[in-house]
Amino acid sequence: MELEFIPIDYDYFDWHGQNYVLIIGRDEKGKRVCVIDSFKPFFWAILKEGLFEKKIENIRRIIENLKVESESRITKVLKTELHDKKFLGKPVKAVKIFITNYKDGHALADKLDLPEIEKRREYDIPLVSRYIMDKKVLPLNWYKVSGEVLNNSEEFDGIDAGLEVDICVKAEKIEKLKAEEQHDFKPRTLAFDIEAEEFEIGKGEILMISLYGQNPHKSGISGNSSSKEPGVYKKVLTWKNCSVKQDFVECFKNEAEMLEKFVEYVKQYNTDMLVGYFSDGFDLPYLRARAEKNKVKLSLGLDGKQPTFARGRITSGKMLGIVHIDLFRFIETAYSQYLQSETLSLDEVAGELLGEKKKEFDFSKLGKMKDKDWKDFFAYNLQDALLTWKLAEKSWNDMQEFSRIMQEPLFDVARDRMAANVENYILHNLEKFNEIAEKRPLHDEIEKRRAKGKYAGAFVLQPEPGLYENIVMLDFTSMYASVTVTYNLSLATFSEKKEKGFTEVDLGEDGKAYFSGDKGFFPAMLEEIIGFRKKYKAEYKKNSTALLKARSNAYKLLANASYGYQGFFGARYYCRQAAAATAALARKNILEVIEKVKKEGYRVTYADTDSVSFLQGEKGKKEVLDFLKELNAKMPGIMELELEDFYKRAIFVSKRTKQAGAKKKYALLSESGKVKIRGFETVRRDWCNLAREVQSKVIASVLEKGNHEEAFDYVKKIIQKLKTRAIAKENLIIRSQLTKPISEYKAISPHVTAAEKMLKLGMPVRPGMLVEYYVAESGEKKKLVRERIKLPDEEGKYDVKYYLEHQIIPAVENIFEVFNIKLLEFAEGKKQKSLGEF
DNA sequence: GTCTAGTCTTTACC
DNA sequence: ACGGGTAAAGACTAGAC
Repeated sequence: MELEFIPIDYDYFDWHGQNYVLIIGRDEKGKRVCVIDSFKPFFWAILKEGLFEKKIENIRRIIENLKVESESRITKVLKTELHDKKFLGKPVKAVKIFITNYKDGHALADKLDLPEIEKRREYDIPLVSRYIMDKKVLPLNWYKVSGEVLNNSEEFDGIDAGLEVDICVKAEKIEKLKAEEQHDFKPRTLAFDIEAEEFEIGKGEILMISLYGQNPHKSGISGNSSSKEPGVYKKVLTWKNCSVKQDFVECFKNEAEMLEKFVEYVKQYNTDMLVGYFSDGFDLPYLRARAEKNKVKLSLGLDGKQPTFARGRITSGKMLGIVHIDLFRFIETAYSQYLQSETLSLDEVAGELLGEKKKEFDFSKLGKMKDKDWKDFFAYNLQDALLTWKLAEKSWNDMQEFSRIMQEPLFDVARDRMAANVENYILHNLEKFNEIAEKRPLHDEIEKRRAKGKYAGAFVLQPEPGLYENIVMLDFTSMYASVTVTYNLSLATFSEKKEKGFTEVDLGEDGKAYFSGDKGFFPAMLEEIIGFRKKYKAEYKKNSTALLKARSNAYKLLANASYGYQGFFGARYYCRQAAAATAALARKNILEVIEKVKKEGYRVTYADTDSVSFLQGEKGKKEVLDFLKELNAKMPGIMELELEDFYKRAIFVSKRTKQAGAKKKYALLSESGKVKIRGFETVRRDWCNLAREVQSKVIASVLEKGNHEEAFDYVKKIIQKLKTRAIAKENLIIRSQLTKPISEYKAISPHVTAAEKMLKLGMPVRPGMLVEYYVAESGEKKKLVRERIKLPDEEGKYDVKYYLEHQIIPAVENIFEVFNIKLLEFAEGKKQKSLGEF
């Protein structure tokens, strides 16, 4: 039997004490395929230097006789091999130890305490990752598989009979198809969303479940495929109200029946990817909890098993063969840095990425719903599934490219953070360097690393407050990554002592560090990543496909995360000195550029980390660009400075408390008339909308007119409006995130008090949510802000004085100060009327 | 009780 | 626990008077 096959989901099982990998995927006709592949797990024993051959043979014999016994199995060493490998760039002799069962790898490694063994490694690599590295059966790539079709065979105890797949093959040979033979692949994606009575998992009943999908091949789907929307699969399952007739609503006798149907429909849709939004933390665990309560088996896996929930910061719901994706988690790591949205709620993210919002529904009437309300509720629920489905469609290329580049299964890559992505990329590419992988740090090691505290980071230049004209902004492309590559900074190339051919880097308080002149595997990989990024960015320019964009972006994110990775305490290749050296050399380079810019006769206005801005002065654009070329000609290694843009005007303000200019707060007016605001309250979500809007209008006016007059008149009008209470309360709501459980706060700030109030009213309160409140007037003398706050729905008058003195004036006074309008003197009433008195 | 320096907290920039 | 450091700013808090 021979077939073409694309791996989507991976798992493994034991048979007769040995491990087999089970891959679920599709063939070229879209049939669901299971491929079973044998796999011999192994780990490494790195030997001490200078051992004689005989001694090594001796050690191998000892290793080969090792075994671990447990209740269910005996795990033995199958065989050993002696290899010349590298560990952290240095040549080593290492014994490759093949074992019968992966699960006992750690226990076996622990038993290996021979004095001749320097280190034991790679016993901590997950089996599926190990399999992918070793056999190169990469996710979401097409393969030709030949082997024996299993038909309820005794082998593997008839595992194929229990799997809901079209065909199950025991692989003999798996060969990757050539690039030109690779097919396109689109998964059958089904989005789901639930509505429940209570917020707490499993506490209330599940009222309804919505499903939305669109058949990528437009055939073979039953269900609600109407002629108006061919291939569309949309349903709302409920048991709460059966009198409302809507074509997509199906009503059941009870919650249990609804849950059973949900499972049936997921199977009926022939789902590859079951997608939710927050579904790791809410929908899926809720479904499981209610299924348990109703004694229904939530048998979503192709093996008929219920989803399992792995422990972790957030539990991840997983089942065999149907990849559960919590889109929120992927969007958080892959998209959030590009999004303007202030929260990553489905409503905001869909609004920004799709231009579509959630439907409105008033949850306060949940207890007293009429038929019309139920109808709205069903539509609301369906819309959530629809938005989730559309977001999944939009993210597919990115998820696919992440999976292909990191060479990790979709399920993992959709949840991994960037540090894990960097690490997976390294692990899957170590073989090219003949490297044995470093181990994952254990708890004690992590504590040690964290105890080291911070090292010096970026340089930020203090600007001179003022309004400037004709500004140039230059920045380094992927600065930290190119510093890492240029200076060869990594764990394997680092030395504490000066060695021949090593470069010295001054880390200031952290002393000195030295880095080898021989290229290390980490900088080498990073250079390759930067190269791929350039290549695919250029290809995208010629041929703008979503796939090329996703590919180029994935490499960009990888490159940008590499610096953070080396400084991250949980990294296998953690190297504080390499990270500190990266920051130090970045500082050195930007300071050198600043000096050169000054020497050329320009006035430098600002610099932060990898960028520098200066006044064009009398010089033309061509002169500036020629100067840039000159700077680049002398730039070390792969470092490159590029023109960010020319700007018409810029404003820098002073800090609130001191005279000095504020860093990380400025605004620019581009030549096309666009205003770019950085750091100001306008871009901070914890200021009320009125203050933000007033400030942004003042900034825009000042930048466009070049003076403060119009802006000043505008602010006077707003203050008047506020004093006469002509401003709606909605514009005065302050939002702040609850970052931890209420009990953990040392300082009780207004937003904590607001959260306490919400809790008392029975509203859902949990870490991560945005708390809303406003500051109200109170008859009594209450000094603290937190004593005066009210929830948005609470009756009350807003405190005009507070909003004037703590929101509006602070937001604009530093801007007017640039024009020598000193609001502080006004406020004291010494010279003129204060803004507050208008 | 009032003032102030320091701490806690959130959110931004790169 | 699931990149990093730098920075501004408000509100609370503790200690001095």
